[in-house]
Order: sequence, then structure tokens, then C-alpha cells
Amino acid sequence: MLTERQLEVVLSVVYDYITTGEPVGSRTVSRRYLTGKSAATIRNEMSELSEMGYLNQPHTSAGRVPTAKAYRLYVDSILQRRREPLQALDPLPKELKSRRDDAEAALSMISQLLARLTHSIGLAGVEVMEEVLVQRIDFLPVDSRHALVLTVLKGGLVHHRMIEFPLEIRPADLEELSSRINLLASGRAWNEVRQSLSEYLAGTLDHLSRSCFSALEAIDELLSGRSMRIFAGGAHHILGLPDFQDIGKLQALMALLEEESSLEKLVRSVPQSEGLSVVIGEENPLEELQNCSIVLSSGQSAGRRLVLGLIGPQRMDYEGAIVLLEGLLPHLTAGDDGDRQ
Amino acid sequence: MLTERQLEVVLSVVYDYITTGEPVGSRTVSRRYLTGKSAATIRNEMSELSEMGYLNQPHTSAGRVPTAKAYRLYVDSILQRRREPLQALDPLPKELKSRRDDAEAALSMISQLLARLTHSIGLAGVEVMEEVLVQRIDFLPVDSRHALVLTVLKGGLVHHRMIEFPLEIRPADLEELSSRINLLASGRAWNEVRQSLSEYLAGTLDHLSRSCFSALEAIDELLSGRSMRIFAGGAHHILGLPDFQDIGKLQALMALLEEESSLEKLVRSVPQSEGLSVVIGEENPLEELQNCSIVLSSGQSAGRRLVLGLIGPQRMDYEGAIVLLEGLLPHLTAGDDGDRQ
DNA sequence: TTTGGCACTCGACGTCTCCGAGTGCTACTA
DNA sequence: TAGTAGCACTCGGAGACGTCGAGTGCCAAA
Repeated sequence: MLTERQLEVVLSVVYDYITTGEPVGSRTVSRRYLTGKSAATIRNEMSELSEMGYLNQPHTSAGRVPTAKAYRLYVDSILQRRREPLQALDPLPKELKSRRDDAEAALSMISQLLARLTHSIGLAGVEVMEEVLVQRIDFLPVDSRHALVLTVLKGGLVHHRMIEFPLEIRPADLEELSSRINLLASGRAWNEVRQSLSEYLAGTLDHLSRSCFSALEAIDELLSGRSMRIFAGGAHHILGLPDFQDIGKLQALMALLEEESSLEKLVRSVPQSEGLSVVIGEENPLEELQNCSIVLSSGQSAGRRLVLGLIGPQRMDYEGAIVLLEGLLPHLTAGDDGDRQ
Repeated sequence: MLTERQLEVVLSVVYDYITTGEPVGSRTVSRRYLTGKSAATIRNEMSELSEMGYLNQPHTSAGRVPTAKAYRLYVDSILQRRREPLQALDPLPKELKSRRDDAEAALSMISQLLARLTHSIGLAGVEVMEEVLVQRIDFLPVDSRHALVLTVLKGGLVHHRMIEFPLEIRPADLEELSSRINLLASGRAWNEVRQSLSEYLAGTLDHLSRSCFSALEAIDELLSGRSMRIFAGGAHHILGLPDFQDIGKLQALMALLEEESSLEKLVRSVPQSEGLSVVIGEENPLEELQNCSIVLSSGQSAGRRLVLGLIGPQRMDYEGAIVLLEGLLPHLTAGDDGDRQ
């Protein structure tokens, strides 16, 4: 177990390393943080902390650098004393307001905003939960074999997709189909009505049963398969940082960010027990991210889960990141909610 | 004017520099390309070419590097002899097929595909021309003051947007509105019917005139304002290249790629007289791109203009780029066309 | 006009040295 | 016994220096 003073030393080293980016020596700690103690004393403590796995030496005659274990300590200490009143920050930029109607554009903007504010990579995503309420579902005829399926969910999320029917289908049939679906599904959760809907349709519209089947399939895909949209923005902000010297790794990271499926995997791999979680360096399952840290925050409203996050160097400004995400998230979930109920 | 031999030398230098990335000396040219002539001869030619502004010396005792002027010569020579039969290349990956119904996802994939094949940045965009034919336009009620406007264009492009009405509006009115709009607009070009539609609606639905007005506004925005969607993909491919050592510039470039409006400006700034155009280095109006080259190719079908492009270092493989873009474009325009008429 | 020869230039690279920050250890002190 | 001061030691970084070699420009000869 760590003594009180050892803890102070670790936190000082982490703090100093985060701000300066250079290995921290005993003298620095003694002068800047534990002014009562001499460098020699600190040296002894640091030597022990090295053995315990909290600090690392890049080489013999250099200062110490925190390990993931030390960062963890630091982050936990932030999380503990964070129960102070969070001032409601960030009057949302109005550009964002103007995109209220287009969830995807808004997410992309938010990710870029986050990145800009923190000089790291911003993440913004939304996941449609199974319980999301359907507002309406429509089929718009395109030609005799194709129609556009359009789902509008409570809260303003809109999906559309072109589907192909196994047989020709008349516009009137489509209208019939959508009005029946709406009758049962509107205002309810899709996963709730899905089963009964299928039976009901099979019973009443049996001349169209095969077409109904493919329509339901398509809706299923829309509402569950592709149910998470996630955007990463502002990747260029980390380009200058001394922490990302290794171009090869940087490249791998950038490649990962472009793959929405990888991002999804990333977000899902983070334990989302509480609203906020921090993954530090090697704690990360994905190799490309092992010299990064991730702060993720998620909130839920109206059957959707909103995820905000930041990816930065291990020595990122955790405190700023946490405050930002915790300050922003309620704004967004609340705002989306109150908009059009 | 250049002599025959000077031309040969310039082209050799460009070619060699493109393949090796290192300044080219007179001996290299003499040995690899103009085997008949000695290094000294080449040296004299090169010295003159330097004065004429085709070649540059990074420093006194280094080989020559081509200037934009030389690249221009090189590219033009490719474009001239390119009139050979282009083998139909690239059986489109099937993933692309599966995204036929979602134009935006497809564009994003294409941009990444292009990037992967050429190790540069891929661009893919689509612009809705004024002459695009409307397939249908619908209003779906969301609540008493809001509706979703949905426009389906010939060729499968779908846009939607939430609009707010100045007054309450009943679902029946919306239906009335959309059926009237469709009556006049379906199968026609928006810019053709826009004016008469406005008058017609004002005449027949005057109790809703203010609402009609905002609806038409919204459609206008959908079909003209935001009419170009463009994606840049695979930016990580240029990270390793020796040509992009300067992190600052790279950062500016990446930032530009994330701004769709900048990309749009970029594409529009390129003269699109012929189907294919190449912009080299300083020829570029945007400062961020002055050490890049851009190859853009565009084709038109069904009222939409499809744009494919590549952004790479000045010493990019122009020949490969040109062949790729010219080979791919017809596939895509044709494919999109034949799909659902 | 072309070519071979030659002196010259200049960056890349390796070696060497010096400097200083930081360490570990030991002996001294309160 | 914990804390402190002193000291020898280590090691990377920066700068000085020398060498190497690719490439040039120019001149004189073919």
C-alpha cells in the first residue's frame, strides 16, 4: 500500500508530466510540489515507487515518467473529488442549434467541437436502444419493385433505406402496409411490437406476405443492425504532439478512426457501468490505442444512448476532459429531448 | 522552346523522381534513360533546364528536382498518349454493390477505396445538378408544427430534413400539399417547376400560403443549397510519405479535409472543362495544398455530377491515378444509372 | 557538339567531447 | 530512525570536427 507521501509524489509526477511533457526529476518535485522535503528524500520515495511499478525511467540519468498505474491513481483521485458543483459551461454554439434536425451532421460537429476544445480527437455517437419508440414508419414507392423505407423515431432520428421486393407491389399496397404497421407500432418500441406485427401482417395481408417479410427485415436492419452511428473528428489536433512521434502507430490510429465499425467496437469494449469511464494506455484492448487514453461518457434519453468521448495521448488533460464531457452531455441529452418531445 | 532532347531529359527526371523520391543527378539520367549520351552532356542540358525553370536544385551538390512546370509537362505528355484502349479494370468490390441504396455510405467507401489503391487521399462526391429530375416529394407529419420533408430524386438520391411551420398544420393539409407538389413536380426538374409551383400553390391553397412558402424554402435548400456532398477518405495513407515531413502543413491539410465546405470549394475551384483535370503544386489556389497535387475526374448522369479525385504528393503516380479514375468513373455513373432507371 | 577530366561544394554520417540533469549510495544530523 | 547533504557516477543531447561521396561547373580535347 502507498503511504500518504508516496501518493503525493506520484500525483505530483503525473501532474507535472502532463503539463510539461518531460520526465520529472526529484529536484523538480521537491521544489515545486513537496516544498518541505529535500530532493534526496523524494529520490528515495521515487526509487521505491519505481519498484512498485508506478514510475518508469526512460534511461538511467533521466527523470521519472508515470506508468499507466500512476495515471490510474491520478484519474481516480480526480473522479473522487469531482463531486463539486459543475458550473453549467459551454453555451452550445449556435451552429449546433441549426443542425438539430440532422442528427448525423450534429454528431460530426460535436466530435469536431470536442476535439478543438481539448486538442485531442473527439468522438460522438448515438446508439438506438431497443426500447426506442417508433414515431412512424413509411414506405414510399419508387418503382414497381422498389420502395424507400423511412423510419422516424421519437426524438427526431430518421433512417431511410431502399428495399427491393421479391414481387411487384402496387403503391396502394404499400400504403396499406405502412398504415397497418403504423397503427400497431407508432408510439411503441420496435422490439415490443416486432413479433406481433409479423403475425398480424401475415394474417391480414397474406397475398403480400413475402413482401411484408422483406419489409420487416429491412426495418429490423435499420433499427437494430446499423443501430450505432459514431463519428471521430479533429484527428489533426494530435498531429503536432510530441507523444505521437512514431508515424507508423499514428497511421494505424488514423486508419482505425476511419472505420466506423472499429470505433463501434472500441466504444462497446469500454465498460459503461457508470456514466463516465477512462481507459489508460495499455489498459486498452486495441493495440493501435495502447499509447493513448480514452475518456468516454454516455447518457441516455428517449431510448437513445448518446456517447461522447475523447482520445488523446496518455498524458492528456484528464481533468479538463472529464469536466468538459460531464458538462456537455446533459446539455445534449436534455436538448434533444425537449426539442420535439 | 524545348528541344527534343531537353524534353526527354525533363521527362526522365520527373519519372525517376516520382519513382525514387530522391533528387536526380546527371549520371543517373545518362545511365538509365538516355543511354547514348554521357553524364556531362546531360549536365549541360540540365543546367539550362534549371535556368528555364523546369528543374530545381535543393542545394549545390545535389541532383535536380522537378518544378511544377516540369510536372505539368509530364502530365500533359501522359494525357496525350493516353488515348489507348483502357482495359475495363476493377471489378467493383461487392461491398460497394451492397451499398447501392445509400449514396453517402457508398461515396465514403469509394473515397477510401481510391485512397487504398493509390496510397493517397481519395475524394468522392456527388453534386445534384439543377436539371435533376424529382421523383417525389413528401411531407410526413411529426407534430402539429413540424414535419419531415423527404425528397427522392431520380437515381436514388434521398434527402430529408425537419421543417418547422409558422402555423399549426394538420396531417391532411400536409398530404394535400405533397400530393399537389408531386402532381406538378414528379418527373420534372426542380428548377423548372419551382416558380410555377409557387404560384399554383398560392392560388389553390391560400389558407396555407405561409406554410407552403416555408415548405418550398426547405425544398429549395435541400435541392440546391446543400447540393454537393463530398467525402475525403484514407488520409492516413499519406502519413508515412517523405514528402510530408512538415507536420504543420500536414496538420493544415488534414484540417481542411475534415471541412466539407472546404472540399467543396476545392472541387469547384478546379476547372472542370474536360472530364479530367490535374492541378499541380503551386498551381493550387489553396495554400494548404501547395505541395500536393490533385487529380479530379467527373462525369455526369441522370442530373447528377459524380466527382472522383485523388490528393497526393506532387510526385504522385499521375499515370496510375489517371488510369484509375478514368477506369472507375464510367463504371459508377453507368451503374448508378441502370440501377433503378 | 560531345565528351572526359578535374577541382570544388556541400550535405550526410560517424566519432569525439563536453555538459548537465538526474541518480544511487553513504555518511551525517536531529 | 527518518531526513538531509554530499559526492561519484551514468547517460543522453548538443556541438565540433573530419571524412566520404554524389553531384556540379568548367575547360580543353576529340
